[in-house]
Amino acid sequence: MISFEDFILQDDSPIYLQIIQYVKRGIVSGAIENGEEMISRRALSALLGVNPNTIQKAYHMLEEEGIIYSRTGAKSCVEVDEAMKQSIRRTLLSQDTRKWVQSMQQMGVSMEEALELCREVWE
Amino acid sequence: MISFEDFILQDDSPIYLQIIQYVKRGIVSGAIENGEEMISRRALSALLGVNPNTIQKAYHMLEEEGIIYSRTGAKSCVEVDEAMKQSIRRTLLSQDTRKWVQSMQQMGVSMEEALELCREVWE
DNA sequence: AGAAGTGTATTATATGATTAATACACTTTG
DNA sequence: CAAAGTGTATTAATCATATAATACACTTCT
Repeated sequence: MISFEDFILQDDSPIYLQIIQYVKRGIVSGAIENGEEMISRRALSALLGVNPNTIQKAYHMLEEEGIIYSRTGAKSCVEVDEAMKQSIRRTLLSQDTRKWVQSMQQMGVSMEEALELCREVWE
Repeated sequence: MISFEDFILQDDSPIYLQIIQYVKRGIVSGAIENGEEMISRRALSALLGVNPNTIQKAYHMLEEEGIIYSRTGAKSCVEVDEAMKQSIRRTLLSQDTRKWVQSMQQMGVSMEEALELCREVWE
């Protein structure tokens, strides 16, 4: 079951988006596998100290995207084939990297300097 | 005068934060220099198609951070010494890079792969 | 079968971001 | 000097986010 153990609320972006992002990144890394059970909405709500409706919003959107599957009364399950997984991976890697590169370029940082920064922070 | 020529509204983050970010990055890159005049709140409002109050919020926060200086009736001016410039630079470089690296690590991307991605996107 | 857990839905409230419409005091410009 | 431009302030309305309190139908487990 997906435990959200290493999930951290920190961003200033909406909580429901952070939850969606966490699941997607987990799928890309392989930490979250097809068929796996999601932690229940109420349990995650209690774990994160967040309103159940906020969790529901995140889960609902994940279902709309075809990433999880829900039926009344039972726990929701992850449902991603290899194509979906690769699609998410391509999208996230591209989006995040473009954003960072754009930031660096706008600050006049050279590519070499950016690469060095990356190595320093990687740890 | 700071013209906001290459400013683009795209993020889903608050507009006033995007404006602050634009100015800070401009200062770091050297595109925006000490003493330079800001475009007026009303003019920028018209240029971006955004409410004057939103611009005022951004400018007001920039003033609170000690980055610009305003007096009633006259245009606001950039007021940053070398120490402030370096401080902003350190903060932004570190924040942005940490965020990106964390994203890559959560997706299980290796450092070499991340560096290669950076090179590809850099163009 | 019965209890506990789970997905789903509804209504209400609060806060932040944004827009809208003015108003006033001050500076710059013609 | 007068007009235009500029910073600042106020009040009201809308929308997204998040919280709160319930309620109901279904599944799982004992």
